[in-house]
Amino acid sequence: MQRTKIVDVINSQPTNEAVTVMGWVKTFRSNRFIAINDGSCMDNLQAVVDFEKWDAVLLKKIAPGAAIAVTGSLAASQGQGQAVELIVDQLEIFGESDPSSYPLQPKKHSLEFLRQIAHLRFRTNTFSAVFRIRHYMAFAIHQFFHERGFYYIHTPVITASDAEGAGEMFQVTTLNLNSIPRTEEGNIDFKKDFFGRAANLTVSGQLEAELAAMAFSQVYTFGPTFRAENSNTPRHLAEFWMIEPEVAFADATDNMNLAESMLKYVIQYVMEHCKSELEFLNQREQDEDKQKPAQERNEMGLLDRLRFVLSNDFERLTYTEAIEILKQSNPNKKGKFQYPIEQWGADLQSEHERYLVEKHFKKPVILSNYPKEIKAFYMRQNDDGKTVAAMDILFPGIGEIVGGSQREERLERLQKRMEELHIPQEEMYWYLDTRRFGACPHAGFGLGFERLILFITGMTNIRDVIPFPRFPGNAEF
RNA sequence: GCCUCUUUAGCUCAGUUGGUUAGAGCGUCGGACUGUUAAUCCGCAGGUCCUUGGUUCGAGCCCAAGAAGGGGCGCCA
Repeated sequence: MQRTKIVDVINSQPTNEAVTVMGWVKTFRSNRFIAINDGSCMDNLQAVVDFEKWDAVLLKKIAPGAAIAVTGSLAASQGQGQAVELIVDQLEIFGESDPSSYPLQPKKHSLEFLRQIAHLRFRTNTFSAVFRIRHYMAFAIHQFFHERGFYYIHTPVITASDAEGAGEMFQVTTLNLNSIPRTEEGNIDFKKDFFGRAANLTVSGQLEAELAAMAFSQVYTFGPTFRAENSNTPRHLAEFWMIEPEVAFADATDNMNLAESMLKYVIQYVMEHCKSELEFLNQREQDEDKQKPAQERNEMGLLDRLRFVLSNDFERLTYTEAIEILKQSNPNKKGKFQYPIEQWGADLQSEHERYLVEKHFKKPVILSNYPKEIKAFYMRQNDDGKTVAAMDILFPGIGEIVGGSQREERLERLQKRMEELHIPQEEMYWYLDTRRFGACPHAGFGLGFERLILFITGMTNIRDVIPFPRFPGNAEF
């Protein structure tokens, strides 16, 4: 079918040549003006029908949500809201949309309501903007790595390794759950299962990415990740997308530099390519803020926040320095923290991270060199014997957006740590082999894609930045 | 998983100390108007007050249990 996309029509000069546009009706005003959107941009095309020349029964079918095609000449608009409009000569209704049962009315809807009709919410301005930005962000990430000579590695979605230690896993099985085969001891007989052993959905592609990095030097993964945690927050999903670069011949500082430049690259890219989407979301947030008490409003608007992050270095400090700041902080002294900071070694709670990012530094913060007790087995042990070369990047309003580390490349140290944490080494022989054959300093991190979308779009619930969110008790659509 | 708030028309919400027939805006439907910008104006319709049980002469309102949704916390990206 031959059609011109609205994004191409809306910015062209009035040619008075015939064009055909296909899309979905947003509104039909005054029985004359059809606002049509085809998802190619924020803007609607205004199509003008002379209602006296058209059958009233046909015009009645131009209702919000209907799919239509209009053909006509492109003219300079007489109205104020748009430069050009299409004067309709031909009109075709592909699919009607009954106004009394179509849930999207030309009015403001709550995000909670739209979440329940996620199959239709793509058609709203807000979600149209969010998911177009999501696309550009994914594209920007690939471009960032490609430009720097990274290779995109597809790590497995199904894994038999349960030693990754990143959280509860979803089991993958073809066994008949109504009659599970048992061993003589009465345990489940996974030998009869599809893979001949217990299998799960991946919680991270990192370990496999490390294997690839030991050949290609620089690799990254970008794929779905699954966590069976019973997490009920606006920042967690059971199925989310994660970007995990892994770099050979790199240390903790290289790791931070890579993460910071990548985040800035993506923000910069979206600001360049999604101007109207960001302007819309910026305005939307401003309107929302007007309804809120002054205390809950954003100190800076969305666009200002993005510009601010681009033009400032992330604050880098060690865990130990952070503990000192928190110890001396007013909320700690006045007992305002639910979990008071008393001594070195405590895990930071989100109230502490929020204080550092939102109150103390007021910008993204990179925390490094955490106590080894609160971090994963594969992180490189520092010379002090107490800390590991971990780093977390914390963003205002969202918290942890990146978690990474320089990896422990020294075989003996790694094995000792695995022993201490009761991680089965036989199963992980392939991971340990990289430390046996040509081990080198290397580092990497995991970036939560949806959390970055939250920051860039100003949305506040992670369920609104993935098309079909998966979370405890919900796998609808 | 823990804490907390919410649930009233299609949507967003109001509903007084427990008292007759539960309201508004927007939307739908009908009509008017016709260069509008979530068009405007007039009118009609639309309710399992989340569910179940209880207290009471009487419950949208009080009590208990449950369900769904939001927010906070934990786990983390």
